[in-house]
Order: sequence, then structure tokens, then C-alpha cells
Amino acid sequence: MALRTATQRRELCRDCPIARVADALGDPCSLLIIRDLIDEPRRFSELEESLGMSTRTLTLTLRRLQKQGIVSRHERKTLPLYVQYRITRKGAAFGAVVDAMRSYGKKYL
Amino acid sequence: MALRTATQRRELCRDCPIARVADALGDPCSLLIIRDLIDEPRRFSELEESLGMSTRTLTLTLRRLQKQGIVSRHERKTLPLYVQYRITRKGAAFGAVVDAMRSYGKKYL
DNA sequence: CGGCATCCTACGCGATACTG
DNA sequence: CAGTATCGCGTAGGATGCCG
Repeated sequence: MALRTATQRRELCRDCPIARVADALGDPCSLLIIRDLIDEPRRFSELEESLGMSTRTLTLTLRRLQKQGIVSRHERKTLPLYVQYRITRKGAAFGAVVDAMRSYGKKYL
Repeated sequence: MALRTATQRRELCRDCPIARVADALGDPCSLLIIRDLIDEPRRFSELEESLGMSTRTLTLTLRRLQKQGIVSRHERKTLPLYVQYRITRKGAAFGAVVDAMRSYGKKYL
């Protein structure tokens, strides 16, 4: 992160909704998780493979996104375990952002 | 970055415009620079103060954004130096993304 | 003012191994 | 399968000092 301290970051975020969004996403991979889950619910391992990230980072990111109310976790206690991650309503509203990014990417990158 | 290697990241980016955008932005502060410059051209020191980042990071980020054709640099060789950064046409097209983020931030964060 | 070079540290993140 | 725990490295990025 390029913003000095956590407190200073919060200062910047107080007034600017864009900064808040950037802060909420935290890192590029959160966005890709959201993109995937908006498409359809996914299992842990599916995300793992789709994004090519370590279990550690994926776990941490998913945990953060849950705390933010952007994704939810649904567990079926079979054996082996079956866990599904879904986008929440709040998370689905990111669709507009994702769409804007998709349009931009297609056109300019 | 949560994507294993640079090559792997490029692989992911090949097919997905969203991943390409996320990769182009690189970090949250790029987005804030773009937000500022879409508003109006800024001087180096103005960005520095607005974003609260070190000269090092600001320099590196601006350089990258220039290379990507998102911002341009305009220098008036007075003394003291007067340098202005402006958004390019390609950069201005991020306006849609920025707007989507602003809406989201206002509503949900 | 608008940088660039250097040094240095925190920590992000992958790799690995182990559990329920 | 879906994680948790630990270790260890790489590097992003702040602090500082100097220059045109």
C-alpha cells in the first residue's frame, strides 16, 4: 500500500468514496474473486485454481471479504467437506465496477 | 500481488480484461492519482500532499502511468521548475471506472 | 521545485507440512 | 476437500540526503 499509516489511510478514506473502495478491495486479487463469484458460486479449490494463488492468501482474502460482507461462506458437512463461497448483495453491487473495468480493459488494454 | 509470478500473471491477464485493468492499476494509489488528474492537472508536489505518499513511490508510480500512456508530463523550464501532470485520453477513459467506484463507495462504504 | 540514489525494514506471500 | 501453522525470502515502499 502506498499510503503511509493505517490511520492516515483512514483519513484519506473518510472523505473519498473512491479511496474507500480502493481500500476495501485492498489488492487486485480481491477483485478477481469478486468477478468469479458474481459469475457463479465457487468452491475453495476452484478459486484456488482459477486465480493461481496460495491457500494462505486465498484464505486470508476470503476471510477479509467475509468480514466486509462482500462474500458469504456456505458449508455442507459431508465428507469430504464441501464449501461454497457466494457473492452477497453488497458484493454483487460491485458488478457495475467490474463491468466498467471489463469495458475499459477490452478497449484499451 | 497475489499472483504467483509475472509470467503467470500475464497468463491470467491474457484472457481477462478485468485482470488486465487490475494489473494496469497495479496498486490502489494509481487509482487515486487518476482520480485527481481527471479532476484537473496537478503538480508533483500537489499529488504528493494530496495522497500523502513518499516522493519515491510517487515518482515510480507516475513513471509507470506515463509508460502506460495514462498520464503525461509537461515541464515548464522556469526556475524553480514547474511540472504538471495531465491525464491522457486513454487515462480519462478510466472515468467510467472511477465513477462506478465512487457510486459504490457512497452507497455501501 | 521536482526529482533520483541509497539504505533499510516491515511484511506480503509462496512453499511446505499437518489436521478434521 | 478445506483449511491452519510455521518458516523464510523478496520486495514494496518510507526515510534521508543530494542535485539541476
